[in-house]
Amino acid sequence: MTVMPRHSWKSVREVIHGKILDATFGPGDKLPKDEVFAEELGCARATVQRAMRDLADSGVVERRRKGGTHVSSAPVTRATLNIPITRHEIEKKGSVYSYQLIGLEEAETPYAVSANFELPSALIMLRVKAVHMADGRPYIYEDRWVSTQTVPEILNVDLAAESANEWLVRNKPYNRCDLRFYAQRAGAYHARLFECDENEALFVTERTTWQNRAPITSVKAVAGPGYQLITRA
Amino acid sequence: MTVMPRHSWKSVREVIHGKILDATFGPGDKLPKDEVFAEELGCARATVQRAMRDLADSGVVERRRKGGTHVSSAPVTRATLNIPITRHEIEKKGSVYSYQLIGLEEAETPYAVSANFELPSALIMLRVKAVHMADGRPYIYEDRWVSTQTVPEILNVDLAAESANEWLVRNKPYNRCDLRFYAQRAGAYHARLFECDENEALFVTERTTWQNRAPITSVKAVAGPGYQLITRA
DNA sequence: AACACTAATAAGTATGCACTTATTAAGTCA
DNA sequence: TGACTTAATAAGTGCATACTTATTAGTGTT
Repeated sequence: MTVMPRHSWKSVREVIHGKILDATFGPGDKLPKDEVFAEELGCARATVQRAMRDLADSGVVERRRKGGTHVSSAPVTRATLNIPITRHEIEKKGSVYSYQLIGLEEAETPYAVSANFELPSALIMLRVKAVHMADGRPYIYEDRWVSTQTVPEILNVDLAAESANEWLVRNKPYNRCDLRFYAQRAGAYHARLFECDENEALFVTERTTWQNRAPITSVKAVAGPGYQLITRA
Repeated sequence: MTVMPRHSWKSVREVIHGKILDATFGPGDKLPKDEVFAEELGCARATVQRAMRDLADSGVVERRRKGGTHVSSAPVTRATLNIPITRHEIEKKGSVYSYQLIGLEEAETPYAVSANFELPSALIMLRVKAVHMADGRPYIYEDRWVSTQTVPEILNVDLAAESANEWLVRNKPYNRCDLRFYAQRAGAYHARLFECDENEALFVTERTTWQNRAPITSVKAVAGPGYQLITRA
């Protein structure tokens, strides 16, 4: 079958992906080299390269120099998570966002936080506890540690008016970000905050960021009952 | 300051990213056009384009034709999740993997499953319940629905010997995948399975896949106590 | 002032070419 | 036989160039 003169790396990608979806090439199989596809489809090798890179990025194929291109034999589900600023998340749902500062102190980082930062020992950092609310009801509780060494300016910010999250986003871009998700029993404190049962299961996100090697912030964000994290790939 | 004759799109990316990290350009600012960077750094425009695309992909900048390139004003945390096959996840930890089929039946999809598939009405599908075990202890419980319309071959597979997960991965590649994460109270059933308290909070992953428009499978995977999903970006 | 048309613009794409790099396979020597 | 060197290979990169496309800004018309 002669393939119609398709151009554009996207259509090339679809042609190749199609041959994988219809089992022309199965998991582990070696694909023809880029040059061959280029000739077959009547396009430049660079165009095939572009398409192949995209397939490799999404985990459909694996490429190795000299080794060639293979259909992934153990395809991992690869999804891109987009975690917006909490205010935007709430406003996008059509709810009114508000923010309440709960606690502010300088203290020594507990072991778990130092571990998140990969620090060998504890440091004095700024601890900020706050609640993000949707339509006046608690939506996410956050317990944040900010490095006053890396971000000394944070001490001059009025964190009752603006969330540390938003200030940092605007003023301290990060380089590296670790994420951790898990489930946690509500317990007495969160039960009272979210007005739920103590045994309710809550969704927790921990996010730790650096600029180069310097720790910026580590947040534990506890979402209210029913929270779901969703991706559409 | 004259930038040393750097080439390679990666170094170009680092130079530009550096100017964002050191606040030469702040959130919302417009960056010079690719051509300017190309001249300034002594490389081709295509190289700048490559670097810029990478920065755009990771959410650092936003690009629009004619509009130019801007530093993201509301940078979302963008992370890539890699969800491996459960067996690989367990073996990578150095544990011994085993698998136990618990239930197998054809039944009508409940509302939640039809909704995951975005189907207007219920369908008869194959329901497979199973446990993945690490060192003989339950690790993940999965409740899976497989479309016998899209994947009729599944009916001839010995699902006691091989997990539906692995068979599907090898035999039915997917096009689209929706993911959903949340926390759930263990309840009596899971408590007995995982030998934990009924009120333990468990981490749940729901994954639904299609090939083109045709539904393939929808799984609800309940992880044992202490499970964490981690990304390092 | 509101609307549509047009021109300018900057990113995006496609291509040919030359060169680089990682990796594997073959060949050579101890 | 095994360890080392060398050559072949296929993906990856960089560049010059030409062309396409989405979008904005300006122009003019009603």
